[in-house]
Amino acid sequence: MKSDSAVPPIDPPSLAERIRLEMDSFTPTEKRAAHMLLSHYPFAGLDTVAEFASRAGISAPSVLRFVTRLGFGGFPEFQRHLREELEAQLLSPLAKSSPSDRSHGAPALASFAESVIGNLRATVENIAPAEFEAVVELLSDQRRPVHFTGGRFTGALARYAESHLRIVRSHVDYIEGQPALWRDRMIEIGRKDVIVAFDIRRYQEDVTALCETAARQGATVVLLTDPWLSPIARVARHVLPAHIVAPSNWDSSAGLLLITEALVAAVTKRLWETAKPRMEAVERLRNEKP
Amino acid sequence: MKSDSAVPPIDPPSLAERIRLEMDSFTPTEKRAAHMLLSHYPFAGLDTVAEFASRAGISAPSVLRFVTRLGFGGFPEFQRHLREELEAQLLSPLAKSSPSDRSHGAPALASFAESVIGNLRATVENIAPAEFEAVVELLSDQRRPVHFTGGRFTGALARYAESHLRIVRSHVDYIEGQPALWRDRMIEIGRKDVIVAFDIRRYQEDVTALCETAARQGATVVLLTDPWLSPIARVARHVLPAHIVAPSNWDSSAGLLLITEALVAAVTKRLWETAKPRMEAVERLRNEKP
DNA sequence: GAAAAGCTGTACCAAAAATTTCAGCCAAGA
DNA sequence: TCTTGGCTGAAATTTTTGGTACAGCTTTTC
Repeated sequence: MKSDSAVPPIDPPSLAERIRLEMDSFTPTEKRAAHMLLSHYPFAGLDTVAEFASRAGISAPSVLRFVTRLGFGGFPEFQRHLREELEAQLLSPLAKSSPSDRSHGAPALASFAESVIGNLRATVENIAPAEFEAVVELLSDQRRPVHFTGGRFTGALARYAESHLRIVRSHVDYIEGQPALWRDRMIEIGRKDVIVAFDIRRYQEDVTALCETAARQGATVVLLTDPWLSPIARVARHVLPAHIVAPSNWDSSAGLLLITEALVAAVTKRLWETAKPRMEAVERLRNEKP
Repeated sequence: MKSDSAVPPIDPPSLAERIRLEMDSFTPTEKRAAHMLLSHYPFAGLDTVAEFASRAGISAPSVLRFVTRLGFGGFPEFQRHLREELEAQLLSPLAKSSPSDRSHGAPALASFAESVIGNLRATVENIAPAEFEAVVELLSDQRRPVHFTGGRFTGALARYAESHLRIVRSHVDYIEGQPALWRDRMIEIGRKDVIVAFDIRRYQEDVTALCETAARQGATVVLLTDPWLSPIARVARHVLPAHIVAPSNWDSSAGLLLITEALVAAVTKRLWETAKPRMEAVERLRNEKP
């Protein structure tokens, strides 16, 4: 769950713009500073005061007076502003696109979808191939029991993963997050076991406790989380982070689902020799029921 | 004009790329630093060491060791590299997100993701805005109890929807698909009730039966399904189809999740006046627990 | 199961950065 | 020409930051 209501919708006037407007009211050295900054905006401002001063051919104090004049409390504050402006500008192509550009499709749905797609792309970018492969390898080892778990929202994803993987291979189950429900199961968890935990912000203490306990007993922990990393990361062997920010009061789990499905697909492929007969057998059993 | 041989063809091996490749050779805390940096690349690295360390949840010395390990002489040198890389990238808009750049990330993951993204786009295209809006309207009516249900795989999505919506409003629950579990609950289902069913191919008879029974008693049925439409569509008031084909032995539910999250977001927004205090109350209750 | 190797954080120190002080300088006005 | 007001930069000062040594702990190895 994220914080409350609206986000600032208006584009704040860029600092560069303001500088151009106030240019004539500057003193000569201030103008040199301003031109220097504008000519390599905003990178010229990201160095140190001394560097900035020397490039502009003026003294450090003059640079300080310049940024003070612009209304900043000091040079670090000025730099922070530049960074934030730059970051916002760089990320905007995703966020800004299509508030109302597609005429069909529900507008709310369409813009939400664009945002989610951005998350998926970012998620893929930030996952190390080796990490992903290692997890596939781990889940493909049929001698190692696999246990899925998750928090109040992400628990559903853990269930989703479990419901697929349990058909592909054996020794797959789902563990409820509440300590009362897993405490006694822990005696069975050991070095061979693999815990796959889903946990995103508003990290849940009980899930963390479960993983810590399991890790202490030698289990291998795999964590699917957000970019800020659940505390479980401390005990996790492998971490797969997904971007989750969406134009909603809630976080989006689409990235986690993507990773989950990709993992399941990869494991299924790797275990195909044994998975195929298994899946056929499951199908047969289901049809026998009536 | 000649061919493109004159253009600098070499992709400067971005630092991010190097980090992804070496990821598995990192120590646990180094991995946290790496993930932190990659998730907000490169802005996360432009702050001070202390800031970086605290955001990554590690100590300052670990950050220093991390950048040393990457081959930099010190933190300032590391920052300078980031700035230069950023500047270079920003000055050549074409270099941004080139196709060759996309190819890294886990290959299996990347191609899977592209496929899923295609599904999401197609899903949005094929949903009638009016239908989506009507469902939002329906779920926002607090006088109407809402029941979620789904099949063996999609049940997890129904649970996911339920876990969110139950915080936004009251009278929300989840019904298990097995007839034995819902038969007796059916006497309570009537004209005011709303059933939201998730069902994709290999359509499940029990879920269909549940919806038919509910519909017969006057309930309004909303169906999230695949483009081939579950038989439930015959009794459903509203149908929201999602594309599900993925390069896997399994279908992808990402489109269904997208619709689900968009619905939850829209309903939360519409009910914000009453949802906000509710969400705060839930949060308070959770924190009281210890 | 004990010893060794390696990893991580606390506490501390050194370095460098930002900021302030102050004296000189230049231009405008008497 | 002298004075005044405000810029400007060298140097001193203060604050912040990056870097290091060391001790505790975990993991690995024999």
